[in-house]
Amino acid sequence: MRSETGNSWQAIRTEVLRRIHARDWPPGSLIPNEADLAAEFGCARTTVSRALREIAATGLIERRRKAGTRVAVAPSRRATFDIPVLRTEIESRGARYGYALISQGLDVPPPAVRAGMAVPEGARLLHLSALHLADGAPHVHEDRWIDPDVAPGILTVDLGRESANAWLVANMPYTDGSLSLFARAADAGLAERLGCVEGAALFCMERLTWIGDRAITHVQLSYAPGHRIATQL
Amino acid sequence: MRSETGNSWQAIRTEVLRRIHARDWPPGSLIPNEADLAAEFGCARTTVSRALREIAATGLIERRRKAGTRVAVAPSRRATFDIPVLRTEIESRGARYGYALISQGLDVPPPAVRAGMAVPEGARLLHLSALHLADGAPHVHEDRWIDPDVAPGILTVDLGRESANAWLVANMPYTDGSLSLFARAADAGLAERLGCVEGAALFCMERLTWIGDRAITHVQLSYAPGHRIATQL
DNA sequence: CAGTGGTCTAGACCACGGT
DNA sequence: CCGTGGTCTAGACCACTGT
Repeated sequence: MRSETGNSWQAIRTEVLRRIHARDWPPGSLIPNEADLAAEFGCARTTVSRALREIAATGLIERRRKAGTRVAVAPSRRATFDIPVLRTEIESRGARYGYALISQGLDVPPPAVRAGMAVPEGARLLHLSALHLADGAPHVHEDRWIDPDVAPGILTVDLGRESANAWLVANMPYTDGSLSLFARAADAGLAERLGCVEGAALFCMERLTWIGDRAITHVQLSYAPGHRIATQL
Repeated sequence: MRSETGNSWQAIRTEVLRRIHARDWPPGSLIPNEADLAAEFGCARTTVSRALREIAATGLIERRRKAGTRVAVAPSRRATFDIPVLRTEIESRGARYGYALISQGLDVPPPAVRAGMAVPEGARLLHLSALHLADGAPHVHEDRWIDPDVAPGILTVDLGRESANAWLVANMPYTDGSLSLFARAADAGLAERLGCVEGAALFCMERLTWIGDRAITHVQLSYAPGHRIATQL
C-alpha cells in the first residue's frame, strides 16, 4: 500500500492534510507514528517529522511524546499577520507616503501607558503625535510615548524630518514586544486629524516594545475609517 | 574563537538574536553562511539551518540562495494570533458559555457576501444570526451565511442547540480560508443585541472559508465594546 | 518502563540566482 | 559558473510522559 506521494516534506504535508480533510483521520483521532509514516511514504523519519511539525505549527494537529500525534478536535488555528511598516504599506498601494509631526514634548503619561511601560510615577516621557499620509490624505494617526532614558539618542533627532518609528527600528532593535488590536471611537481631536466624523469607529493597534526589562516605546496607531488587515488561514 | 554557546538549535538561535540585537550584525548586513557558523559553533550545518529558519520565520532575517542571509532593514515582523474558539475563549476566562440563536432562514445575501463567496446572483443561502454569551452577557454577535449546496448536512441540524460553527468545524474541515479584522460602528440592531449604545465602536472579525474552490461559509463576528486581541512579538 | 516525538550528526545532492 | 541555502538520508541518542 505504498502511497509514493513523493518524498519531499511538502508532499507529505499535503498528503497528511488531504487525509485529515478527507476524514481518513477524523478530528480527535491518533495518526500513525513517524516511523510508520516514514515506512509508508518510503522516506526518512526526519522528513515526516518536518512535515508534521509544520502542520502542528498551524494548530491542526497536536503532538506529544509518547502520546503520539492527534488531529485537533477544535482546531484553534493560528493566523499570521505581517505587522505593516507604514511607509511600505502605503507605497505598496501606489500612493505617496507622507509624514507630519503634530506635536512633541516631555509629558507625564496617562496611567495606562505608565503602567504598561513600568515607569515611575511622575516620570516624564517624550510624547509625540503625528500623522502618516497616503497621497496627502490622513491614513494613520500615531500617538507615541518614548522613554528617553532608554533611548537617549531620540532627543537629538529632528522628528519633523525623520519619523520616530524609523529612527527606533534602525537604532533600537527591541528584544520583546506585545501588540494588541481593538476598536475605538474617534474623539474630537482624532476626528479632526483623520478627517472623519467624531464618533467614527477606528481600527487601532497598540504596540509596546522592550529592550530587556526596560520599555522603549508605547505607540497607539489609529487608522482612518474603513481600514482592514487581512490574512490567509 | 569558539563560542561554544551550546549545540542545540535553540541555543544557536539565541546567540544569533543576541548578535543582531547587540548590533554585531547590524540591519542590512550579511551574516556568515551556514557552513561557517556551523564550524564556529561546532555543530552540524543542519542545526544552524534550523536556527536560522526559525528566525527567518519571524521576519528578522531574510535568506536567499547564493545571496546569503541578511539582517532585515525594516523588520516587517510577523505576529501570530490564535484564532479564538469562542466557547474556549469565554470559558478560559472563568465565565459560563452561552449560545443563543436569534434568527435563521434562507435569504439572498448582500452583494459583498455574494461576491466574496462567489455564489450565483439570486442564489439563496442559509443565513444565521446568533449571540455568544459570557455568563449570560452578550460577548459576540455572529452573522453567518452558509452555502447549503456545499454543506447540505447543515439543514438537518437543530441550530438552536448546536452552534453552526461547532457543527462546521466538526463536519466540514476547510482547506482554505481568509480572515480580516476591522472596526465598525454598531447599528441599531447590533446595539440592541450586544447591549451597547448605537454607534459604539466594535471590533470585528470576518472569516471566509473554502473547501477546494467552493465557499462554505462567510461569518462576521462583532465583539462587544472593549474587546481586544493581543499577542507577543 | 517503554513508546513516541525531538533533536543532532555527517554527508550528499539539488535548486536557485547573483556574477 | 558556482556559492548559498534547501532538503533528504540513515542512524543515533535523548526527553518526555502515559501506563
